[in-house]
Amino acid sequence: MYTHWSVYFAMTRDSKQTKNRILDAANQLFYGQGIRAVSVDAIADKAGITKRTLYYHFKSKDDLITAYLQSRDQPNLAAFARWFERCDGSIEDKTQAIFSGVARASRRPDWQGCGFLRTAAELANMPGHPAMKVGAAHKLRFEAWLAQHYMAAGMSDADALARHIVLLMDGAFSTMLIHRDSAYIEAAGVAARALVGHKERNNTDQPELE
Amino acid sequence: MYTHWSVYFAMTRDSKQTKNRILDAANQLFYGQGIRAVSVDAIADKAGITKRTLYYHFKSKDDLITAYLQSRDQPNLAAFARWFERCDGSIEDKTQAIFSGVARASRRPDWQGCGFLRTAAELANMPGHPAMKVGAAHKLRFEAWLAQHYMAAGMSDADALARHIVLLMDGAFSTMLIHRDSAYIEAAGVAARALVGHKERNNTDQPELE
DNA sequence: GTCTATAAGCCGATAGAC
DNA sequence: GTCTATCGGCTTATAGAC
Repeated sequence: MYTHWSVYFAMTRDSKQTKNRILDAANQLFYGQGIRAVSVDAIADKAGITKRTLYYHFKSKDDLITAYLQSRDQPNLAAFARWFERCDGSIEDKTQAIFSGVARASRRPDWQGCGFLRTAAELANMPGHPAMKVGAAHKLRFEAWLAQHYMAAGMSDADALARHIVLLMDGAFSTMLIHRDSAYIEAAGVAARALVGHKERNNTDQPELE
Repeated sequence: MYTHWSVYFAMTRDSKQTKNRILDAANQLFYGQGIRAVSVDAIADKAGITKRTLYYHFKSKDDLITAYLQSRDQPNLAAFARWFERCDGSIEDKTQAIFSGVARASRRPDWQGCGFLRTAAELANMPGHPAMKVGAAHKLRFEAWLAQHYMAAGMSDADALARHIVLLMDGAFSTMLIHRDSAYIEAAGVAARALVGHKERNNTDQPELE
């Protein structure tokens, strides 16, 4: 009995560690080079295991791609939330702060844009791919999170505004990738601030001050 | 002499036709499936020639990718200009009309987003790739074309405004690809209209009327 | 759960004939 | 300028031993 438990526990713990090592390797390689440029062999090598073990934990490369995006959902949303909340200012300031946070991150040498958007670009002809659904769900969560904050700030059209901000953010990710100039991300932040301010002015009855 | 000219002319004409057939095939396949998902064999097959002939006309796959994007530069800009000019209305209307044009195009079943952005996503870890430079130049031309029109309309900050519109357009391309819902492109058009109108109101001394 | 070994085929690119 | 044929290497995925 005791040995059974012990062995079982050791096995599941090791299994989890191995699975996480594979996922870590997939993260670095898929994000760094793109999903089609990276082979299953390369991921197994980086994880320090054999391909056979990888296929024990993930039933296919597509399955691994999906798990890779799934693992990025919460960390990415948390980063947005952190930049938003750490800025103490108006709702315009907080919105712009998210863009400044992305701009700062984009200057790191290993930054390669948004993994969700880049994967969607590679899987464009497979709209039903499970990884595509994970990506869409992630972007929807970001949009809903923004809408909730604009709603809480008492703004009308919070849903429409949130969607506009998401469009600017995804534009910032894409445009930065092609120009490699973080000024584009800061410009998107300025545009986002203008859109939020525009709504806010429509809402309150204050005169235009600029 | 006569035969020399005749043979030379026939050869160059055939060569041009072959090269165009290869480029047409590359366009359809690269745009439809992505540059890494498409093999040189597949392009040669679709063009109805052998791989050896393809390599006579293009020195490498990277060369062919670059030529593919180069061939999309003018047609894409022409489509934007057409949508802009065919709309007779205010500068806000004309700006929004570009987004409506893209939204309409996006509903075609073979639409797969912006080839420049998708290629940039696939080549993210090769910023110096010649195709990347072609993509950046294309996006800059679009931005400059917009700025010129906003300038002509007598708007201050025409350059900044043009950049904001490009960011919304690239966001529309990317977001549509992940959600497959053209409402996102129309929403980007609404945001673009708001940004243009905002600048315009700052420019003239008219009161806010909405 | 992890290993070695291999299937079966596709990849970009090239050699040499005509 | 276009062909047939092929190089060496890499691709996803699986068989069977321990």
